[in-house]
Amino acid sequence: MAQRRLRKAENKLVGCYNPVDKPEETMFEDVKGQIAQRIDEFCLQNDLPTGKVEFRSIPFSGEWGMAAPLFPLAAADTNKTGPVPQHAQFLAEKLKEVIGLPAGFTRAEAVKGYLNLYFDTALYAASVVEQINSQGPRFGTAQPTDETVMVEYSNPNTHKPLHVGHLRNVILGGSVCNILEASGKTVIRANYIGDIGLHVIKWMCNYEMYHAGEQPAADEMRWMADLYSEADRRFHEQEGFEDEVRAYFARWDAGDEHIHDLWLQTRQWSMDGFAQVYELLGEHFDRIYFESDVEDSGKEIVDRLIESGIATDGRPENPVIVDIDAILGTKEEYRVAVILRSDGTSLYATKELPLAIMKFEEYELDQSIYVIDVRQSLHMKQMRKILELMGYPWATKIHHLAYEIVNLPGNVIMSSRDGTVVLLDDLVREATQRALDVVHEKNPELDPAIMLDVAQKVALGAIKYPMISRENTKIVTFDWESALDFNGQSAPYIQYANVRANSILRRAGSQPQEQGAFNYTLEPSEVNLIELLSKLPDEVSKSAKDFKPSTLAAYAYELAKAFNDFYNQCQVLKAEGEVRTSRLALVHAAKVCLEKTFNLLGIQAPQVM
RNA sequence: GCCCCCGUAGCUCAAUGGACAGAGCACCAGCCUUCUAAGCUGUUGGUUGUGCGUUCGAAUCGCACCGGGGGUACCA
Repeated sequence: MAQRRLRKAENKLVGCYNPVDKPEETMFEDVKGQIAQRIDEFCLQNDLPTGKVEFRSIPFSGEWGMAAPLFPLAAADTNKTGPVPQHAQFLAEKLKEVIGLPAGFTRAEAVKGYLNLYFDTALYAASVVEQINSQGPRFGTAQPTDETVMVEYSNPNTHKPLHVGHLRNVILGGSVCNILEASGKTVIRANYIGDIGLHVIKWMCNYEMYHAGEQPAADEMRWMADLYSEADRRFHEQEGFEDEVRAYFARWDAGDEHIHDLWLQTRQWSMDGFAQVYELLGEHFDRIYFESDVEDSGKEIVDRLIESGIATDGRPENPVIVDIDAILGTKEEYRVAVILRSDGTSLYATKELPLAIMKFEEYELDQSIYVIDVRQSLHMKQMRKILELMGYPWATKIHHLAYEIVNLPGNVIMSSRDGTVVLLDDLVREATQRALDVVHEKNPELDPAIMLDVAQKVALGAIKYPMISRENTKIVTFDWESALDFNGQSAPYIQYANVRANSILRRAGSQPQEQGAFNYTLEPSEVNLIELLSKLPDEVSKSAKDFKPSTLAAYAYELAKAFNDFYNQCQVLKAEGEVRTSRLALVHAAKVCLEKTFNLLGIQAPQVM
């Protein structure tokens, strides 16, 4: 029995150990096992339950180590005499004696109910840096698993512009994909394009009536956007235009060949515009689904749902619905899902069903993630439940990754209808110009082509960072001033740290061949930096677990801050001997980690600024 | 009415139930004969919306309330 309990406790400590991921655990794994064993022995001898002691890291103190809070053990001790905190302290002191000082540790202390064991600084530092430098860009990437996930994101409507309000979805989705990949999963990036509906008909009707034969300008997106808002304005303001659109819709429904051809042509113009944006943002997709592809199969599914009694057909007066609450006996939880209009035309929900099925038929998915606006939460919940009611066992693998919208100051929501949108193009152009001015001022001798490249990377990073550095469920308020502020907690700050690291390495000549031994008294800023570097794999898995790039974005900033601090405190090139070697290796490791986080966040790192 | 999200420094936001709640912006004062000052250092700033509860320990978990936003049968 004691043996079994012992093994269980050991597993708790070292069970999740992964040699590629975690340098600190690689080094101290054996020792940790030994310590755990001694703690368990102590517990058994003193009639205390095992498995109550877990290790965490000690809050920054300039030294590394692991800490064991002894409160849970103290609380569980039936023989305790005083209050828990005092008893925890008592136990910590006892354990300190029992454990002694294992190899690789330099100091042990019992303080405030915690048992703290400090690592040998040089050994720890050298190990972290060596592992990062030997693994390079692979550092922070977990071992491949056999899990496959699909992430559906972006989902733009054709014939409409992609604007800043749509940006968060793309940036968030793309970054989540990168992070999931780094956590060992196979990721399929899917994009579901809204290529049919009233907005398309409106656009085409307006085009035929007022712009027949015109070709898009080089800037397809803007051209399409301008025509869209024109069509929308006519629809609401111009006498008779709505009737024209209705008539046009009827012709489309009847299968008018000319309209169909025009639709294919104009849809392509939109797709070309999207492609430009995706290229600019560094996004790509593995699978494109068109809404038009699932319209017919959606209606078939509705028929099946009616036949099987899940759906109620209220036509012609009422729509086809699934009263989920009535079926499940729940009350106002799932409400009523409308899956087909009373006139038999399809809704968003109609097409959502076959799309979900298609995904799982095409791929063996362990998870199907939808990056969609939080306002569609109920809708997503309904879809999932309907698929479950239809008997699809994979329905539970659907996950709605909800995010909050981007609005304008004063809680104004961007709308392509009343011109409150900020076009992506305008934002990028403005930001690039702003960045270019700064580069010009800071680094005037740079080659103009490089200057422009740098400005673009800085501008895009600055735009993307606010979108991923906030928690998914928090509203991002867009305003020009903060979007174009390149100082402080922003992507350019992080990029700048990386440029500084690069600058040191460049001046040092070749890449550091030797790994430092860190056999000198480290500055606090060095210790802090190394500490953060070692945390990267943990941050990646944390961020992947919750689908939260914001975790990693915060980490990137911390890292840059730590590097800037180090940069100011510690000479590298002018240092000598062991110090120089070690610091050079550290700078290289820092650059590896900074670039890795950039990579995962979808931000590009210029080599000069 | 019911459901979901948010509420932390003047503003924008952080903080696997763990040691003293931290950054940025703004304000003020310093630091470029030293690897890029898009940087660094220092000062100021808090009843974590309110009240109960769970816990050795709560910004974090539970319940109630207050305030803001969103959703709630033929938009997406």
